[in-house]
Amino acid sequence: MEKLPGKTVERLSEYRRILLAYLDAVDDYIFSHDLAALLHITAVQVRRDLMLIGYTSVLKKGYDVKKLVRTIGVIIDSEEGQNVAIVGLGNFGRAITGYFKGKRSKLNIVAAFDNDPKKVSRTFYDVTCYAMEEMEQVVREKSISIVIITVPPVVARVVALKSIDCGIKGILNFTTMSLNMPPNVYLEEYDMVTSLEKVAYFIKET
Amino acid sequence: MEKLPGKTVERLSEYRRILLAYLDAVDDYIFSHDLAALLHITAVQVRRDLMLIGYTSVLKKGYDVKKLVRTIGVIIDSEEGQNVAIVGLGNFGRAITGYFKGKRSKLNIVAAFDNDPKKVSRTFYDVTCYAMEEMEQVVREKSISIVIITVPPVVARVVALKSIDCGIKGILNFTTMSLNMPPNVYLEEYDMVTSLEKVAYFIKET
DNA sequence: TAGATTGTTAATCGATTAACAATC
DNA sequence: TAGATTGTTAATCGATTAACAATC
Repeated sequence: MEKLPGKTVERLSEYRRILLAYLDAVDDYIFSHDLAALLHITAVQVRRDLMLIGYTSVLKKGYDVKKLVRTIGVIIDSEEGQNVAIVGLGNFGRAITGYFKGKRSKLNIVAAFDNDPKKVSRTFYDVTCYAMEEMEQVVREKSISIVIITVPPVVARVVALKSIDCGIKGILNFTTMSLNMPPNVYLEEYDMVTSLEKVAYFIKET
Repeated sequence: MEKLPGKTVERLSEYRRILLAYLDAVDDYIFSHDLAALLHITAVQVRRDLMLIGYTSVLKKGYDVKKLVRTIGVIIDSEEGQNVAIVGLGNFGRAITGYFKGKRSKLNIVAAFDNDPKKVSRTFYDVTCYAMEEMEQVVREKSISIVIITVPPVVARVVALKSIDCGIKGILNFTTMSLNMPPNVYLEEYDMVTSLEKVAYFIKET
C-alpha cells in the first residue's frame, strides 16, 4: 500500500488509543459519528481515513471495534515490534522513559544513553543507561531502529549524526535544535516552547 | 492586525529563538536564505512570513536581526507577560517545570497544582505547588492566563473544566485525552505516543 | 551594469469538508 | 418504506512554492 498522509496516520493512532480505552465501555460496534465525537473531529474525516486504509463497516451496525483496532495495528506496528532508545537522561528524558514504560507493547524502550558517569550502567524504570561510546554496539545488539533525542540543544546535532551512523531509521527530536536528515531517515520534531508561545499569541487581546 | 496563520506563528517563534541563539555569532543583518537554512525551510517561506507581519528588510543587506527579534516579540508576547501554571506534578510535569524555568522571560511559570498532599506547599524549581482547591484563588491572585495540563488522562477533562471556570484563556494539553473547549478558550494538544507511532509507521518496510 | 536579493501575486499542492448515490 | 449510515467524488479551504518585477 502507498504511504498514507501523515495526518491520517496521526488520527489512526488516536482512533486506536481511544478505542482501546473505551473497549469495555462501548458496544462491539461503533458508528463513525460516535468515534468522531470522542476525538472532537467530524464523522466524514473518520470515514475518509478508514476508506484510505480500506476498512469497511459491517452492515449498518458501524465499525467492528476489535477488528478496527487490529487493522490499525497491522498498518502502524511492525510484525516484530520496534525497539526505541532514549538519548539524554535529563529530567525530560527520564520522564519520557517512565511515561512510555508499560504503554503500547509494540514500541519498546530498550536502552538509554547518557554521558554522565553517574548515570551510566544504572537503570531507570527498568531501562539500562549506556555510555554514548557504546551506542553502535547496543543499537546493533538490541536491534534499535528509533531514537528519542532529549539532550541539551548544543549537542543535538552530533547525537543525531551519531545515531544515523549507528543505523537508526527514525528520530523523534524534542530539543529546540532543528535537525536535517538524509532522505532515508524519518524525522519528527516537537518543541514545547513554540507550542506555548502559540497559545500565548492566540489568547492575546487583539 | 488580523490573526496570523498558526503555522506562521510557530515559525516566528522559531525564527526568534534561532536568532537569539545566534545573536552573537552572526552579523547584525541576515539574509532570508541564511535564516531559512538554519531552520531547514525555504527562503520564500521566511520572506512570506515576514511579509505577513509587515517587516521589511534594510536595503540589500538583509533583515536587521535585533529589530526582527523585537518585532516578533511585539507580535507574540504581551506587554506585561503571561503567567502560566502547571497542573499535575508527576515526572512529566516536574520535567516541564524545570525545563521552562530560566527560559523565555515573558512566559513565567508562577504556580503548580497537584492533589498529592506530599507535594502541596512544597516548591519545585522555585515554583510553589498548591492544592487543586486553591486554584481559583491562586489563578486570580497571580493573574494566570495559561495552564499546562500534565495530569493522568482520566482526570484531564475535569481539570480542564475547572481551569476554564477559573478564567484560564489558553490550555496546553499534554495528556492523551482529547479535550474540547468553548470557543473563547484556545487549546493546543500534543501527544508523544502519536508522534512516536508516526515515526514507527514511516520507517516501516513497505 | 550584472548579480543578488526582495516583496508579492499567481499557481500548485495537500488536506478538509460538502454533496450525494447506495445500502440496509 | 423512511431514516440512518456509509463510501466516495467533487468542491473548498489553507498553506507552500513558483514566478517575476523591482531594487540596490
